[in-house]
Amino acid sequence: MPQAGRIAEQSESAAFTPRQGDVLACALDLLVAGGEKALTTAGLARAANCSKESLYKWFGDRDGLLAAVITFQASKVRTPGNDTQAPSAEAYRDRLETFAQNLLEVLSGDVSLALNRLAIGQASRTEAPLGRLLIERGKRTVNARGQALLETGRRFGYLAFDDATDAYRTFYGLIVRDVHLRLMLGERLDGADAEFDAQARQAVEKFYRLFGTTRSG
Amino acid sequence: MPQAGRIAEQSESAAFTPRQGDVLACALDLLVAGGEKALTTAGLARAANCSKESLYKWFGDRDGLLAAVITFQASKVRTPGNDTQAPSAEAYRDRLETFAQNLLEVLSGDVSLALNRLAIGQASRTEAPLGRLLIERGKRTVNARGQALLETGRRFGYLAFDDATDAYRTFYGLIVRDVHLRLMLGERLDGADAEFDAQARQAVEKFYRLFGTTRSG
DNA sequence: TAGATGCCGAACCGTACGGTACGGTACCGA
DNA sequence: TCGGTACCGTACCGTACGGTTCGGCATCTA
Repeated sequence: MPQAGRIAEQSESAAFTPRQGDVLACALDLLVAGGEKALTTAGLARAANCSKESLYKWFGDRDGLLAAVITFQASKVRTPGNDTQAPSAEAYRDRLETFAQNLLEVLSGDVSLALNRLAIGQASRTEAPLGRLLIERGKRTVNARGQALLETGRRFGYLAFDDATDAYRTFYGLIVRDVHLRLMLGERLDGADAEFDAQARQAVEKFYRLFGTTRSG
Repeated sequence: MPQAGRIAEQSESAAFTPRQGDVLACALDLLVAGGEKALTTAGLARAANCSKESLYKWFGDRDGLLAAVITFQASKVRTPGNDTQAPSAEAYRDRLETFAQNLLEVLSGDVSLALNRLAIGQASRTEAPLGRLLIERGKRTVNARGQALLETGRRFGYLAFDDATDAYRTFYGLIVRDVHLRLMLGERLDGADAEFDAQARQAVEKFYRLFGTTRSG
């Protein structure tokens, strides 16, 4: 019944049966291990012990399969609910540092790197529907969460800025710098770059110097 | 005589005949237009009015061709010499803004995007020699130039920092933020994001608040 | 027990591409 | 004038992959 295949449809109702989930997880493994070229229909069928016929029935064609992999992975991330309680200055700063550290951990994860590489590789042609999908499903939610976090800080007087989007972009830049690009190019992190907690602390420190108030301590 | 093909050798002596340069420029066009998949040996031979036999003689195999494209493009960038004259505070700040603007312009250029996409696509497998090459040939020189610029600022008392590399990374983060990634994913810049001069000014402004001295005005 | 459904596995087809071989041509030095 | 070199254009080969088809099996339902 899923049929799917059309990306627009998949972005709305994305329910996969357990069996399909297993296959998609397997596809993700292949993708992580060897990039897009390593994800062939025959290879996936062999690795997942399923038939190519089922792949085409479920996902339509190869592009549909790729889109399904992305939405499948995105469906596994849950965004924590917004909070209304007033955190202390220290607690709030901790929240920022945790967010920063999480961001670094996520971006440096194998799965994230593989999917970003996939979307970027497709971005050259065909108006880049996969890139859109990845932005929509993954990046947007993270950004929204970060932005909400900053707005919480402003509401309680710890931060001062006019445009939350702009402030968040600066925060992002301070945290990520060129680390994401270097990882995508295949570089391995070493030394201080690999210590995400320290990097997160320093990024928050700088961010406070730009947007912190006296109340923020 | 070129023969090449082995990437290691190419990264040392990269002299291309004019004819080879024409062909590589043509390859670059194909790459920009349609991504890696659009750069086929037959297609390049047709577009460049040369024979496949020549391609294989000159570049060894397709990977050698890709590497040659990267080194060819990198050979066209010239890094301005280091200066010893003391610039005024205003002039130095201008230099930083110009650097920032140039960085944004370069990163958003079609050629840069195409080559980065290419290297990232290859980064999944084979220890990513192309990614290394791109970092070595392109990124490194830009970084060195930026870092030298910051050290100039420190020498003349406009900036204060311990680690120049670290300071430069922060500068980079403030300038680029997530713009590069969004471009690579196929997004088009609009509104304020597309005004590189304003973005550059704001980035330098923030950077001065983090690393500027009283002398820097 | 009989038909239907869903799926596996394997064989198959068409095409596109990397890489090679070869005939033909223009130029260059002896 | 002649051999050599470099190159173009094309035809060719092998393979890998996307996509289709089909036979067979297992499970479910009447």
